[in-house]
Amino acid sequence: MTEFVRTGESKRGQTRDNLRQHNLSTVLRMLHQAGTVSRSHLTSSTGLNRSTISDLVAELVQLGLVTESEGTIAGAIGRPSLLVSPSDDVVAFAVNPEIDATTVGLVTLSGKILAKVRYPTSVQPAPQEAAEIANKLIANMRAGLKPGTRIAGVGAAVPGQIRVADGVVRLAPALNWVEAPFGQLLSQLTGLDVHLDNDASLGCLAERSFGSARGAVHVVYLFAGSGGIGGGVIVDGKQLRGSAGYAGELGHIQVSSSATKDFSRLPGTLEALVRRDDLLEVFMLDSATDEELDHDIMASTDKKVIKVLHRQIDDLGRALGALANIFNPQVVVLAGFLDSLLRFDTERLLSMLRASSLNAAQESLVVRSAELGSKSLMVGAAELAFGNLLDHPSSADLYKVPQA
Amino acid sequence: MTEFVRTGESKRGQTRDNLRQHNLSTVLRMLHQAGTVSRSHLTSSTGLNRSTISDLVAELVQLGLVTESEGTIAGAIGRPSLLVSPSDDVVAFAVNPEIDATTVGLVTLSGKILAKVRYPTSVQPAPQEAAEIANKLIANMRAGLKPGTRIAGVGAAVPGQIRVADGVVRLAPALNWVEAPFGQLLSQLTGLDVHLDNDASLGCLAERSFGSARGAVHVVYLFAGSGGIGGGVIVDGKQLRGSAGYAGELGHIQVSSSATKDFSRLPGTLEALVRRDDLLEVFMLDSATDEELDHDIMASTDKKVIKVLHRQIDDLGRALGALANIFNPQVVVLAGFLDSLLRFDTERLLSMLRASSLNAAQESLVVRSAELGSKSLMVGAAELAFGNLLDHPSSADLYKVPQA
DNA sequence: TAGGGTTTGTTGCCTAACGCAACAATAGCG
DNA sequence: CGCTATTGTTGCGTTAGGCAACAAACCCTA
Repeated sequence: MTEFVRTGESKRGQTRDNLRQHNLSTVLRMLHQAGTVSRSHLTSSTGLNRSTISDLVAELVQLGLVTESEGTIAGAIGRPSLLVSPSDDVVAFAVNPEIDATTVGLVTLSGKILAKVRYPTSVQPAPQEAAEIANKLIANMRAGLKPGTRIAGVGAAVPGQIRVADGVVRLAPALNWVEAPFGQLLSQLTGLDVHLDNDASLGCLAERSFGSARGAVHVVYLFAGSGGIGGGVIVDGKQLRGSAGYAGELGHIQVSSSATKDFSRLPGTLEALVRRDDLLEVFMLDSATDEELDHDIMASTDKKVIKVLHRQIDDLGRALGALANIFNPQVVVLAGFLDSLLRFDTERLLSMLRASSLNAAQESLVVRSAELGSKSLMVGAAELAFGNLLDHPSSADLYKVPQA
Repeated sequence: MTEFVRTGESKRGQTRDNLRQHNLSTVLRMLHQAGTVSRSHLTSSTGLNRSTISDLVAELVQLGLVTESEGTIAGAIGRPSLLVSPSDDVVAFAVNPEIDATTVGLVTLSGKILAKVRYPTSVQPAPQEAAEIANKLIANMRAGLKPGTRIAGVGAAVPGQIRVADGVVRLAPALNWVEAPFGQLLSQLTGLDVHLDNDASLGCLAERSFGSARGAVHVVYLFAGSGGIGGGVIVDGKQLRGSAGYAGELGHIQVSSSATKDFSRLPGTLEALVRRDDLLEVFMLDSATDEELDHDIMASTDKKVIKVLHRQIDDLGRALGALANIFNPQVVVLAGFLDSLLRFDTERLLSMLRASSLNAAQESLVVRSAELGSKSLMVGAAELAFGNLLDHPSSADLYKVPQA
């Protein structure tokens, strides 16, 4: 009988160092997600002592991760509390290789996107090409950073299955990548720490930190684009990754017993039934941006079109019902054109969800549109890059931009 | 826009008390799961200092939760290390109400079942009746406990959907219970802390701590009995419960596009396709114990029987494939007659699993038979009852059996 | 404009918990 | 029987969080 080895840290004991790191991390995460927070709010929400918060913030200031200011909140009684903000001099790069372009973004610790450049390619870029494009765009942005700026690393959102441990793209159909060591390539070119994850998982992270699932602890996220349907899940506040990082493939769940066409090798899956291409077809379009498609959907009156929309809504509702049974989430977030389906006929979607899930599991369940739109992947990828810093504020070593 | 409130402790800061509790908990959990462990092994596996372990163990001894002994491990060089064992004077009661009986067990902190009594009922017991039966059986066992024994509480494994926060059985079709405050009833009768959870979830916990998923961090568990199919999931070492505790309803996932009969209101679900009753039917049996059914399955040669078995195996394989995509677990554990299906044609099940999941997700996936059999629910329910003690060893107050 | 009430920041001290190092204890081995 | 290796014990040091007293800075009211 094989024994299972725990993943991650096998040493389970906590030392005082861990305690300090945990508290620094807690404070930094709050600032990261909320932007600016008063010191008094930090004390009350952490439950720690005033003097301890003072000490923790001082250390974070010392580390150059946060700044303190004396901004006043009007109308408050008593001595005004100092405001603490994440430093805008701490940044990360976000990378998103796609079928027709590679995009790079520059994101601050507070989640602000300072720059975003999309580099179109005529064909699917090979891993090496995409890494070189990304490196070039990153280099350009790095040249513009002021000396002293610290770089946490690079996060990449890739449409495919990622082995997160070493940043290998196992399979990315949209890019036609197989077993591509994209993380290693990009790390060698940039000299920075590089982390990879599935695009939808990162979209989920972004919505949790800054979007419509802000602060939620149990989240199911579904994103649909031209490449199919991707999913992300947050369980107990943490990303569901599974044993190697492949968890969250929600596009392949079985939905319907009445399989229409067999696009994937698995008939009746969500991805095979709720397809962007099918909608483009009924609208007689060759291609469309998400905005155009959304506009067409919301303005639909043609009966044939509505019939297709209804079928997709029903299938989506069934999938959401199944996911509610499995995860019992607080909130389901829909992104891409799934959001258009939700807004086209919310009641229909919800009633199908209700019909296909257990009563208890749907009780305080909220279904929401994604808020972040096109910012989602940049923010999510940066979230990944900031992960180590947020977990270990005092021991993470960041790259510092030297004097010119 | 509503803000989501974190469940559980809202204070996220860690104090030194938490640190101590965490370390006590870590040590106690190791002992709980492994039985007897040497102090030197504790130091190496926790990463803590010898003197710290000494201190922690001393506190646990002081609390009466563990004992130290000088048993020698032969052949070891150097000074022999002291052995630490969980105390057998710390116990919990396990309760399992079923359609035709209510069972109560007495379980020690080390997972040993000291007693188990099954009380048959002619009809489904009402919640009040079941609570009274359980209380009576518990009272009998309590009378036999030697003075000084400490009782951690009562854990109940219920076949249905449970709101874990207050121990209300929302819906238990097999028992015909709806919105039954079983936890409250049992707590009032026994005067002990009572915790409830879904039976399959607890079976999963048991297999993780003491069975074929021992030590695993990502587990999917499926159990099938006469009442249908139940599921349990462990994510990152912790039970998947979702926002209210209803997560893990895996019996309702969609499996087949060729729905045969519509038993539940949702055609094509795992529960509707992989049915114990269908097997009894082909064996022309009215009822059978799990052992009898298993024997019949393994001895099957009739073509018609094998056809049914194959169909059920295929459907089960598809379900496992879907679950592998969603959770990317290290191990899948099958219990009840699902285990018989696995052993009847392992290769068929595995190849169907492979065909219906992504390559990456199935890579180091192991499918195993459950080990604990009928002990599973008793141990799992006790696990639930010990939960608070294991999490907070020094602040949990246990009931102490008084002098006669 | 002054003073009371309220909240927050600061500072010095206390305490709890873990690490460390030296020493003692106990096994196997030649 | 002595050597080596490992472990338990003990006293001390360090560190991080709590506490309490005081100062600072705001609001409000007279």
